[in-house]
Amino acid sequence: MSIQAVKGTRDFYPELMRRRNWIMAAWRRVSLRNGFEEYDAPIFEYPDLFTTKSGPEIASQLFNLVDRGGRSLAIRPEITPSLARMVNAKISSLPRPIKWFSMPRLCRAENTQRGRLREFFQWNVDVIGSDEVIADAEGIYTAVDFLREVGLTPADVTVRIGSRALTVSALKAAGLSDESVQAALPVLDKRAKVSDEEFRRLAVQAGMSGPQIESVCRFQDCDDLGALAKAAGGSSDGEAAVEQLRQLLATLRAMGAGEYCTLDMRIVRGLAYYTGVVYEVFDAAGSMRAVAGGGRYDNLLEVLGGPKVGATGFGMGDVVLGLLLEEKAKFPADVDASSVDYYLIDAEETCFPRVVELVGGLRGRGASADFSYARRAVGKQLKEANRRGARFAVIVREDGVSVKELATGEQRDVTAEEFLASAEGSQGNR
RNA sequence: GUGGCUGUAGCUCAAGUGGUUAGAGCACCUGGUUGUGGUCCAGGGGGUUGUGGGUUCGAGUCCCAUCAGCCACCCCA
Repeated sequence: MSIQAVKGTRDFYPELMRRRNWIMAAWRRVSLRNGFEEYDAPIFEYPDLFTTKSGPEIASQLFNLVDRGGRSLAIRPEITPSLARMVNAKISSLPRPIKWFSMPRLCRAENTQRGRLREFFQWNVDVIGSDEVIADAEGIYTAVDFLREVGLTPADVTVRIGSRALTVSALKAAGLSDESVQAALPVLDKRAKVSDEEFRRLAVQAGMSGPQIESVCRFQDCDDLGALAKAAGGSSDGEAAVEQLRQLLATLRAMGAGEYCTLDMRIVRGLAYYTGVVYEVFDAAGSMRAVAGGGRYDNLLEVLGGPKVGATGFGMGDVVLGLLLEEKAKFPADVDASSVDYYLIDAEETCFPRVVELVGGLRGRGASADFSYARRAVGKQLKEANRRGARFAVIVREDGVSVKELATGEQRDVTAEEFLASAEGSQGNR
């Protein structure tokens, strides 16, 4: 083969596709039962939509194209701006809170690494139009609900919850100016990801003094709400942020998600537009990239030309999640095997027309049915049935059929009419 | 975008310091065990050694470029 797949992309052969479908089915199932409605947006947008939200440096990570009219377009690297655009366009007629989810295919022209590709899927869950902590709680709960759904336990993953608002209060209490605060936030986000020396170097570069660094580190290492309020300097903003976290954690405990969640002020998130509660989901070993991340972004809709409306949500990519599920062996065993309800076998070549007829009948009833294209010995056809992952092999004779359950070897003889009347699909696709 | 490591059949790997038609297991296909499967046996297809140049009498083995993967930076929507 002379042309290979593009850097950072995946070919979804049936085996991999089954895993993708399994993940996405769980995303959708969990979203719906948490009261979220599905939406989608175009796969390309005008580049301004993305650069307005996240700044011009994002442009270097965009896949750009030019249409025949000379318009420059960009393939979406995220869906939140599209969501904001869609919601802004109908903001006055949409009942609030707006609880929407999506599972978009996204592209980013980044360098690839383990857990990081150029094309991937990302589950996005957002609540728009509420300033209440309950909205943040629902986002986090939905993420936890999914983790539990796919068999990941608190021993496997942790939701680390921080607060931008509280962190800002702590920085101000330490005496940082408004500009320094903005410069310091991304540095604090790095604290858990770089060495101590490197962190201090960056912090000084961001304009922090030695005592300020000490003070902020003490704040970040604190995991007690009462102590945090003190560490944040006792300002009214700080008190309010602490109270929000208190409510959030209480709500999560009440909903039954408490065991997955832990307070962690080292979670700051890199992006500038987060305003309140922020959180990331990590594997317990901490050896991977974040599985999911999100938080409150109350200014985004306004930045994109809409009213000031509170919003909160998270994104979960399929790549790191897939690695984690693989590592923890959480994919079900049958995700590896293709399967079919019935595999039809002709006992004699002259029975083949009846095989085709029955296959049609079964498929018409919503059962999945397959058969061999080659006319060959029953033994060979059974071998094919086995390989195909059939639940039942159906040997078709002139005078009736033998229905054999492959797992048990049990076999019973019935007429073709009886068989067809009792046949049922396991897929429930009818 | 920068730097390092790697690149042999679909997969996992072999092929002493360059030397004859690049091998094996698994997978796949065919046949047999004379018409009921998962075992076993036999046979078969499949590689211009990621790609393109170069050095050499001769390169999978050396050199350069390029592409891809992995790792570290950057970034992490």
